[in-house]
Amino acid sequence: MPKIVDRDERRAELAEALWRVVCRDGVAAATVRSVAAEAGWSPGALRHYFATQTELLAFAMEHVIARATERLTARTWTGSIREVVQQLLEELLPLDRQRTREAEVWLILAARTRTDPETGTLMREADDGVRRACASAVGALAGEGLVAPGREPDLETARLHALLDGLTLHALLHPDLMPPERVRALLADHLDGLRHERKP
Amino acid sequence: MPKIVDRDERRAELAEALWRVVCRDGVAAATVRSVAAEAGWSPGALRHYFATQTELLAFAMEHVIARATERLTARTWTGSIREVVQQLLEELLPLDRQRTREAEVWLILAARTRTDPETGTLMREADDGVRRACASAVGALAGEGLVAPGREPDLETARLHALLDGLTLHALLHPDLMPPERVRALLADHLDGLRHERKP
DNA sequence: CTCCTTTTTAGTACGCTGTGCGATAACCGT
DNA sequence: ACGGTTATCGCACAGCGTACTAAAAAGGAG
Repeated sequence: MPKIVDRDERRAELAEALWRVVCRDGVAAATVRSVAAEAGWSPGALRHYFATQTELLAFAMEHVIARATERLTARTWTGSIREVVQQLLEELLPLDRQRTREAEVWLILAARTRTDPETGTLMREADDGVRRACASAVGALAGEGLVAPGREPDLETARLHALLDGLTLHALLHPDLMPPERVRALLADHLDGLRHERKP
Repeated sequence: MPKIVDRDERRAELAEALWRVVCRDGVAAATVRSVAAEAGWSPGALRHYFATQTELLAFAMEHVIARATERLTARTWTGSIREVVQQLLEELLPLDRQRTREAEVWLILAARTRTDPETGTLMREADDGVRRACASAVGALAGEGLVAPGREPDLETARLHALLDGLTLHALLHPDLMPPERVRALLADHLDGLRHERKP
C-alpha cells in the first residue's frame, strides 16, 4: 500500500541536520527552512516530521536531555563521593562549547516557556531531571556525613538547583566574568559549605 | 525651521504604550506594530524614535532598571541590617505581578544576548547593577559580623548573584514549585548561612 | 503487469514579523 | 509668505511559521 519510511530514522536524520545548524549558527538560526535546507529537503517535507517550530525545538531539547543523561550514565566515576558529586554536577554546567550550545537551547526554550505552554511541559521535565540530580547530590553528601544534620534536604536541593541554573546563566551571558574555572570554584565552595552546622 | 517635538517626552509616551502592551499581553507581544497601534501611531512613526526592535526592548529593559533603582532608593528601610538586606534583595526578585513582568523582559533579553551584541551591553549593565546590590548586601552583613571571617566577599557575592538569578528563573518558569514564600525562605536561609565559619 | 490506496514530498499562499525607503504633512525662522 | 527641516505616514521587501493542495512514490490486490 503506502510508501513506508522509518519515521524515527528520518527524525534522527533531521535531528542531525538540526544540531549541525545549531552548532554552526546558533539556536536562533534553527528555523524550519534552514534545517530543511541543511537536510536537503523542502520545508513542507520537514513539516511531516515536525509539525510546528515548537516540536523542532522540543526535539532539540530532548537531544540535550539525552546527551546529558548519556554523559551521566556512561561515565565511570572515580574518587571520593565528594569528588564524584562535583564531577556529576559539572556535567550539567556549560563548561565547554558542546554544553554551551546545549545551554543555549535550554535558555531559548526557557524564554519561550512563558508564552508557549507546550514548551512548558518539556522544560518541566528537563528541570525535574536537574532537580533529581541535585537531590541525589545532596543525598549522597548527607550519606557521607558531609551535610550538617540541621539542614533541610529539600531546601538544600532547591538552593543547589537555583545556584546551578544561575551559574549556567552567568557562564552563558558573561563568560568573561564567569569562566569555567570560576564556575567550578563556586560550585566546590557551595558543596563544601553544606558541611557546616547552622546554629540559632 | 523644522517641526520641533520633545523627543524624550515622545519616547516616554511610547514607553508607556510599550509597557501597557507588556503588562497586558506579555513581552512577546511587544512588536513594533502593536506598540505603535497602542500609542495611536503608525509603525513608521515609531521607527523615528526606536530604529530597531533591539532599541525597543532595550528601552523596556532600561525601564525595568529605572523601576528597580527607584524602588531601592525611594523605599524607607526599617529594621535590623539583616532585615534590610533581605528586603533589598527581595525587591530584585519576581515576587509580584509587576516584577514578574519585569523579569520576563529580563529573560527575553537574556535569550537574545547570545545573538544580539547590542543587547549584550545592556544586559551587562543590568547584571552589574544586581551584582553591586549583592556586593552591598554581603558588605553590609559583614559589617555587622554576620559573615564568617573565613569567607571571600567576591565569592559570596557571585554565589548570591547566581542564587538570585536562579531563583528568578525558577519563580518565572515553575511558580508552582517556587512560589514567592519559598523564594523568600530560600533567600533567608542563604543569608543566614553566611554567618557560619568554614573549617578545613 | 496494472491499478488503487495511502503515505510521502513539493510547492504555494497567507499573515505575521522587522526593516528600509520615498512621499507627504507639519512646523518654525527668515 | 515662503523655504527648509523635521515628523509622520504608507508601502515594499525579505524572512519567518504555518496551512493547504497537488503531485509523486510505493506496496498490495486483481
